[in-house]
Amino acid sequence: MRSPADLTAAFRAQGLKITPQRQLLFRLLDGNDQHPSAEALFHQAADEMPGISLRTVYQTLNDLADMGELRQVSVGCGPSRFDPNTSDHHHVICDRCGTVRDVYVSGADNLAIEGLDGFAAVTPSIVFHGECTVCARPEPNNNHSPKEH
Amino acid sequence: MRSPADLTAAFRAQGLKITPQRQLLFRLLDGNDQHPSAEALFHQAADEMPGISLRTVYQTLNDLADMGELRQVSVGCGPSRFDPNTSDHHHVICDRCGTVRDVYVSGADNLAIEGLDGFAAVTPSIVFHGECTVCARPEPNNNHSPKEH
DNA sequence: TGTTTGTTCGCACGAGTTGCAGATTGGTAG
DNA sequence: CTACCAATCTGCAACTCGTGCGAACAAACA
Ligand SMILES: [Mn+2]
Ligand SMILES: [Mn+2]
Ligand SMILES: [Zn+2]
Ligand SMILES: [Zn+2]
Repeated sequence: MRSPADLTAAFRAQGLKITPQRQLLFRLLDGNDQHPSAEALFHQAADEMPGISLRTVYQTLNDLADMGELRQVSVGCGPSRFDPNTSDHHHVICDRCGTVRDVYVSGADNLAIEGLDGFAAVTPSIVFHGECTVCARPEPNNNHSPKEH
Repeated sequence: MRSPADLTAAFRAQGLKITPQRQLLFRLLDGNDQHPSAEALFHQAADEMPGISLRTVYQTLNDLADMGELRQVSVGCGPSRFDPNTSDHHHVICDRCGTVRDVYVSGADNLAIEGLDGFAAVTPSIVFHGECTVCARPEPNNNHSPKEH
C-alpha cells in the first residue's frame, strides 16, 4: 500500500472524495503488519473516531483492495485479514490465537508441480497453520486468551 | 477416506450407529474427486433420499473430518469443500466456476522459507487460484454458468 | 418386543459480509 | 461565501455458511 499522502492523491485522481474516515483508515493501515480483520480495524478506528461505522471500514477496505493497494487474506476460518503489504509473500497463522505473520518463500522455481494443466493465470497462496510460541506452551498458566478463533 | 465397508466397521467400533443417511454419504464420497461442498453433496444425496436433511450432511461430514477420514478444504471464498483424498496434496481452484482439482507438489524440501521462526507444528496449505480451460475462453459463447462463486 | 442411546431433522441463531436508502458532506462552480 | 450535486456514511435488513438445540425417531441389543 502506498503512503496516506499518495493514496489521497490517487483517490482524488479517480474522482473519489477524501473523508476523515478514509484518512484515518489510511493512517491506521500505513505500515501495519498485524493483518487486522475489518472488525479489529474498526475498533482501532472507533477509538479515535467514535461515530465511525463498521460498514464504512468494510467499504474502504474493499475499495483499497479493488485498487490493488491492499491484499485480502483468507486464513481458513474466521474473518478475512487485510494486508497493506502487497509484496509477493505468504502467511503463517496460529490456529489458537489467530496471530498472522509474513512468510517469504524462495526457490519455488525448482518445484515439481503436477495438476495445474489446463488452468491459466494461476497464482499460489500459501497459508502455514501452526501454533505461535505463546500458545504452544505445554500446560502452564497459558491464560493467553484466543483473540480470534 | 476408507471404503464404505471399512467406515461402517470403524463407526460400529466406536459405538456409532450405521444409518441409511450415513451409508448413502459414505457411498457418495467414496472415490469422489469433485471436492463437493456440503450443499452440493446434500443435493446429490437428496436425489436418492428425498427426506435427508442438510443438517445431517454437515454432521456426517464433520464426524468424518474429526475421524481423519475427510479433509476440509477452505478455498478462500464460498463454502468449504470436502475431500475424501487424505493424501498429502494441494489444490487449484477456478475462481470463475469454482472447480477444484488436486495438485501434487514435490521438492518442497529445498525451499527457502523465512518467517516461520517461533511457530510450531506448521503445515502448509496451498491453494492455486486461476481459471480453468472452460472459463478461460476469451469471449465466445462462454455460457458456462458459474456453478459456485 | 422393549429399552437404551445415538441420530435425524427443522428451526432458530451466530458470524461475517453486503445491499439498500436516507441523511450527510466533500468538492467545486457561481 | 453559498448553493449544488455527486460521492459517502451510517444503520439496518438481508444474505451465506455453518452450528446449537430439542423433540421425534430409529439402530443396536437383550
Ligand atoms: Mn502479509
Ligand atoms: Mn483434493
Ligand atoms: Zn498463538
Ligand atoms: Zn472454470
